[in-house]
Amino acid sequence: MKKHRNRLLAALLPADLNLLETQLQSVQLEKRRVLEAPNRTVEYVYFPETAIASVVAVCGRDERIEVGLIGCEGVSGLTVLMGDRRSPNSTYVQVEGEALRIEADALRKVLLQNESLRDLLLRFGHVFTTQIAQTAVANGRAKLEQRLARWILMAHDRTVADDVAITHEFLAVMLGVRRASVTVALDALEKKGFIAARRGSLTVADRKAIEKIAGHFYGVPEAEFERLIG
Amino acid sequence: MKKHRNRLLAALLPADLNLLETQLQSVQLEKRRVLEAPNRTVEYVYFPETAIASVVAVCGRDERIEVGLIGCEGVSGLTVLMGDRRSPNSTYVQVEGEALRIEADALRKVLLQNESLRDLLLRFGHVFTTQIAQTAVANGRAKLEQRLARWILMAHDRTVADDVAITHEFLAVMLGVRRASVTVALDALEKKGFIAARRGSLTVADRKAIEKIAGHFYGVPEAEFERLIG
DNA sequence: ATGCTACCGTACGTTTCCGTACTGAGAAAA
DNA sequence: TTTTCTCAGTACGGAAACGTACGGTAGCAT
Repeated sequence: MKKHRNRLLAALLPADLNLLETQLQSVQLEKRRVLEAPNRTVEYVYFPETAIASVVAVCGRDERIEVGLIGCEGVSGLTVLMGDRRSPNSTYVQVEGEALRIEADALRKVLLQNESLRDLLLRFGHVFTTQIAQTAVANGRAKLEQRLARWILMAHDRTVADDVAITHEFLAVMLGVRRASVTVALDALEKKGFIAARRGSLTVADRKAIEKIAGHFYGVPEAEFERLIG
Repeated sequence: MKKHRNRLLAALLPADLNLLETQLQSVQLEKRRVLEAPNRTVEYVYFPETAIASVVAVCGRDERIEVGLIGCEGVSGLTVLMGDRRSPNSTYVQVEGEALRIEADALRKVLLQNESLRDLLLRFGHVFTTQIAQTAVANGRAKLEQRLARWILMAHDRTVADDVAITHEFLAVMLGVRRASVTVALDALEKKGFIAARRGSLTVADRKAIEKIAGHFYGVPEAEFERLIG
């Protein structure tokens, strides 16, 4: 029973963790792998260790935007926790890495027996809902540079090194803006020396400065996490 | 034991409803009454009958935007269901009317005993999270006229008559835009004959047409509601 | 009846971001 | 090596919404 990198698993009581661990399976998640498709039954629930997944809300066929990031601090498939097995959102891997997964049915059975695990996951559900709500605020009121800063910070929180492997194209889809707008905004951050950009990835160079740009659009769900789980 | 207008209460099994009803208290909610303040303990959980409440996400001191509407289809205070007693969001009455309320502690006790009630509320939690996520999409990708149409439809779903009592000023705060922008957009809808506007309120005249304007930015959480609760 | 206040209509220059599109550079495949 | 593809930088006209502000009207209060 090694120490898990995933903070939810790490927060479990040893007894609860044992109950889960017999069912948990370690998997390597490659980039763009779909963990949940819109309105499809969720098969597995993933606890990322080093991977990061995006939760993307979809309208009709075309309109889509990222509403949340899930990394080592969380878990996918909250719909299972809410007594359902599907959601209109899409979830896929944004940054490749390791995760532990459990079958949705198995998780549901464990949850029935285990109140403290259920409570922990519900608290995370609250945190994640807060993240979605704050994304709605940022989308409605923040400038692109601030939203970009917010995304970089959230990704940075969930990565091991200061490195985030992402293309402008993908960032544009996540933020719901043009690819060209992302290029311009990232350039601005790089010229100020806050990040270093390479083809297909960026490195956080001055986190404090990026936090200053994001302002209060970053930090609310993070504070909720610390209060309820951390 | 009269039939409740609130659709969650109406969906309860008689036994479950009885358990709740001894604790439920009918209240008249005046405009702008605060049901939940940011990061303050929730005292009561409200099941609106004719009232409508706005859930507003707050960043720092100034930046705020509505992330959800709660009317006769739902319940406030989901944070209580998630095992917490507070949230960074603010909830207040947008359209005055009646509601039934229960003390947060009392609800929590009832939830412990009553699995089917808990399951129902959890399913509503899923629906409401979907609503927040779709708000994030609309804020990021829709034009103001579409967002306005979406808001009108959601309010219309929750009102008795076709009438919604709201000022441009308040709508502007909800949508996170200028008051003047709301005026212009509402004027456009009125000139097309889709709504009738008076000082401090508006009436839905051609719902189908408004749905067409909102497009796929309206309807996703509503479909989830029908699937899981309706 | 008069004044006050809240609410609505309108205007104008400005900012942000869009749509589109062309070019070059890095990395992988042939 | 040469080709091919993906990714990033740049440009330009245009749309949407902003900040600000001024004037008008409905309804309430005195």
